[in-house]
Amino acid sequence: MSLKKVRVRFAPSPTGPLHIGGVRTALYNFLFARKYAGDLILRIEDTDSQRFVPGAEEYIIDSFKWLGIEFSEGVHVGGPYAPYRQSERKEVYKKYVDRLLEAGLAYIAFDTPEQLDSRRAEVSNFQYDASTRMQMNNSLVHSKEEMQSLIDSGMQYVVRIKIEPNQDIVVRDLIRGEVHVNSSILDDKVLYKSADQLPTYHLANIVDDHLMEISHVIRGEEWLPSAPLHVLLYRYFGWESTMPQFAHLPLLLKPEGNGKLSKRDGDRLGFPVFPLEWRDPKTGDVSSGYRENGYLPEAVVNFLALLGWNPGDDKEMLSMEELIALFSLDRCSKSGAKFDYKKGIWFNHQYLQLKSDEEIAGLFLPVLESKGIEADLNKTSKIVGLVKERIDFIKDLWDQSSFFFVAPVGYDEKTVAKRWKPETPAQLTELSSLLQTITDFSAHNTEKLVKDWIAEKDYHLGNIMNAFRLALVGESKGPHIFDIVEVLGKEETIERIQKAVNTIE
RNA sequence: GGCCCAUUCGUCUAUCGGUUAGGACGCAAGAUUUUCAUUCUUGAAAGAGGGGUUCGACUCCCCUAUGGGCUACCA
Repeated sequence: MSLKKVRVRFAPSPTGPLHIGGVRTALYNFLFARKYAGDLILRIEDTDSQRFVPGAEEYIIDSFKWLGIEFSEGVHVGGPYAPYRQSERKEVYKKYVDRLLEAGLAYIAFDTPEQLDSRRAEVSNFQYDASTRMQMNNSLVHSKEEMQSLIDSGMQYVVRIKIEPNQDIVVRDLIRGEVHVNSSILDDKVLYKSADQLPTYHLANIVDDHLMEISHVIRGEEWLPSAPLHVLLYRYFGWESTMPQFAHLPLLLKPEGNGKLSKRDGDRLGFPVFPLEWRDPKTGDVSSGYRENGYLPEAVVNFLALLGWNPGDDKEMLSMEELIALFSLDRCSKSGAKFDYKKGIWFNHQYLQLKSDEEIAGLFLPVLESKGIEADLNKTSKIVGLVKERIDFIKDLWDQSSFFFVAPVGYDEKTVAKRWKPETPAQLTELSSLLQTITDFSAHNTEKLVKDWIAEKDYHLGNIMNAFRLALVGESKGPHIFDIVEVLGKEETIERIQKAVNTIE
């Protein structure tokens, strides 16, 4: 490995919300940068003016903030290589395109998209390359004078790279080894578009990576097929000796079925594919996000990190710090990973258990408030402590603990049928009188009192306890019953018993 | 169609020529729990197929199959 300082970048296109696959790519870049005390740059590749979506850039920045992925340079933090937005670097690219043109490594082409389309329609497998370019409308077939008059007449044109056929191009990839490609299968890619007077990805990417002194290009596998073109561009510019090293990451696939993970999979199976909720400015469609669905950022990071990489041992719960220390490109897998969103839920459960009762209660309070319930932190923390191990998300808390805050309005029929015996009302009335006699409602105390009473009377333990639970909770669920009694307190407990006796037939 | 990449339990993966092929998610069973969960224990579950190379192949090579990606004046 070269001694060059590690400088990596994440370079999204602001065409919508950031896909979870992109998040993982950014995460790996971040881990790699931190591991080698290098820099991570956020560069916005907005060279497609057609697909630009307002708000997407802010969304991307907010997402990384939430996830704890920090950038040392970028659109939002500045840096010595600014600007970091490609639309603001037009002159830079123009200069380098001209350089290629002057060297005869690129040429001007007048063929319109329509003409190219019809050409593709009539010739199967048509490719704009060495075998066809002399039949097309470009600077290679026109004289200098013809070119001048064509350009003077205002004719639109693109700049295409001129690729020499039948050459072996080698891409050295840190994850995949050497990939050989014959240049004849490459086409003379457009480097500079006529439509918006902007470079294409390929040109802008190479120029910026070079200028920003990027040491490693860590990106998705979808770029592997164009990597040979990129290698060629470095060569054409004479930058081969400082060319970054490539690492193409495997893709994230649908949980079931075939293909790349998409937003629709999330909608269908009920999991988000975006870090944050996103509202499409045009259609108004809302896509759900991990944050709004109650996922903890550290759980998302841990989950994503293990999708395509592993530390080599059985450890799975890994903090960001541990991930940084352990990360390495050569432990990345080569094959695509189906998106195992159930494991993501498991991670969230694990990270939730790590939080204190107070912290979880703090997150739960707003939920309670939205239900019109005012609860103090102390009581809520105590309740959280009783039920937290059974939840995966904060939102599950209500389902597990609503009876602490609201007395049951109905009673589960199945449990009534099973546990409400003819003698139950009398027994529960007796129980309520018994509870009336004490003031210490600690779980320990009430449990001893009630159990002694049951033993003394030789009542059926199961029936009494389950009827008691039914009275307090309304159904057959919840934590240890005397813990519930403690939280509810004397007055509420007795009230609920009497209500059940009066209500259930 | 062409080109490139990949292929170990249902899923994420460990193994870097010699292992009873390990772990986790999910699933099932049992235990605990007077409830529902949790938790714990156990179980089922894998080297795509065919050729080589080798004393020996999940591991290296080739072919086939399958999956994925790319094939735009999108990134």
